Amino acid sequence: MQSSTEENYLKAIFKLNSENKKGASTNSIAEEINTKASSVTDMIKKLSEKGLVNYIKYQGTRLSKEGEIIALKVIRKHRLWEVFLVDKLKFGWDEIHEIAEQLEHIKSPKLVDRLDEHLGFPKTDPHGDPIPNKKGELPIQEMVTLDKLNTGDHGMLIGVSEYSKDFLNYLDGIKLQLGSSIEVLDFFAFDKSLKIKVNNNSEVTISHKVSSNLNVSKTKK
Amino acid sequence: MQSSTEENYLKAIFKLNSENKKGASTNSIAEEINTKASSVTDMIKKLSEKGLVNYIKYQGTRLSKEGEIIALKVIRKHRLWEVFLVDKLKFGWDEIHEIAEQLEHIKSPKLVDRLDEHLGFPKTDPHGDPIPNKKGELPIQEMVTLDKLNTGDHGMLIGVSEYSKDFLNYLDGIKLQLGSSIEVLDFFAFDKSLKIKVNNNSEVTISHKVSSNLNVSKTKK
DNA sequence: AATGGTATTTAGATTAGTCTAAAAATGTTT
DNA sequence: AAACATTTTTAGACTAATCTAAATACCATT
Repeated sequence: MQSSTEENYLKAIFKLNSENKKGASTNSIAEEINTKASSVTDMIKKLSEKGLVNYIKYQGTRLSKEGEIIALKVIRKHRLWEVFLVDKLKFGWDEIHEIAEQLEHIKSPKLVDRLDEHLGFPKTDPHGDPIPNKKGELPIQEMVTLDKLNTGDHGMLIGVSEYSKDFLNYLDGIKLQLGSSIEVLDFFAFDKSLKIKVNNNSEVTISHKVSSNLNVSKTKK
Repeated sequence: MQSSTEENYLKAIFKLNSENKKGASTNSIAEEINTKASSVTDMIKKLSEKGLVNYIKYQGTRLSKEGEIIALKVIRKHRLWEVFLVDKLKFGWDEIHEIAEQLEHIKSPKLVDRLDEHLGFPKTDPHGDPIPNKKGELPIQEMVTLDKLNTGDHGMLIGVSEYSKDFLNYLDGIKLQLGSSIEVLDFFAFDKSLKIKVNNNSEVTISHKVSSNLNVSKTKK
């Protein structure tokens, strides 16, 4: 049985792993969890001995299968409690995070499942994030490369297939980050370039080379 | 802000104080909380410095006004969550204690009050224990001295007004303890003595001197 | 008033998690 | 490839809460 602290580390590593595909760096974990890098090193060693993460000195951390299951269970609890707070107790979606941070560590498998049932087996939390199922499986997001979208389509950036520094710097330059919203404004057939609007804000034209390396999920608007 | 551990100590001391009227002994607290006397001494010192208990070496511990308010707030949360688990999540009354032990430490005043509202402002928990109100006030138990009951009445011993060793030894001898059930079987007018049944078990006759020093709450059966 | 027994406290060690400061490894730039 | 900067790890110390074992205080009895 793991402590709340350990659970928080697993959750943070899960988040960084899914954003990054690379192992989570010690510093990034420290920042995520609001602690110091030295504390992270200690805890990672402990989690590694328990088999919950794969860790090699100086090379970052990835969750093991077992660690991922635990992380997803905590996330499941967090999101179910958020639904409870909003649906049943009429909290605003902006007030619930801190409380759910506490509730997510309550230990009782039966409680989680009863809560799930009581809430009518919700699929997403009040922020629209998907709720992992009983077994700790997260419904896979529909993911396509940006060049597959049509003019007028909307999407959200959820990943990239190319990790060169040049490419990532370029994305940075046009304000494209994971989670950014994208609207396809125009398609130019002669070179397959796209004109897009980023974060309902700036307009840029990107080449096919770029659009084919951006993974997005389609969104409604 | 106090830790969960501190809250557990306050809760235990509250319980012992109300059972006993005397200061809670170090050993009794240790037993209540499943720890060692030496740990209790340490924690009591800390709580004493914080002004949450009144403590004099070798003389036991009583909650201060402030400590009592905190204890009652924790008890309020515990009992409200118990109602939630039984009423909303359909748990049996025997499964809820451990889970409520965890939930009672969640920090969020707003959450407690919303929960109270959601549950329809219940007066008692699933075990029949009264729920303290918002301000941390426990509805006072109806308390009468045993000699005020009539033949056929039932009650539970909740306190004594006389603390001599002789008296307490006597009560012990007839198996009367705090919490014992009492049924009044007969009243003898000539000396005001009572024949009672203790714990649905043994029958004894007690003098008016005794019955007038026993505080009971009336019960249904 | 001395004795023995129980309750309580003290002293010192332990564990989980954290921190600061220094050392070591890695990466980047010229 | 050397020098510098950054990241990561190590070393050692701190806090909260706990424990064991020893010392002390209290209480009841003779």
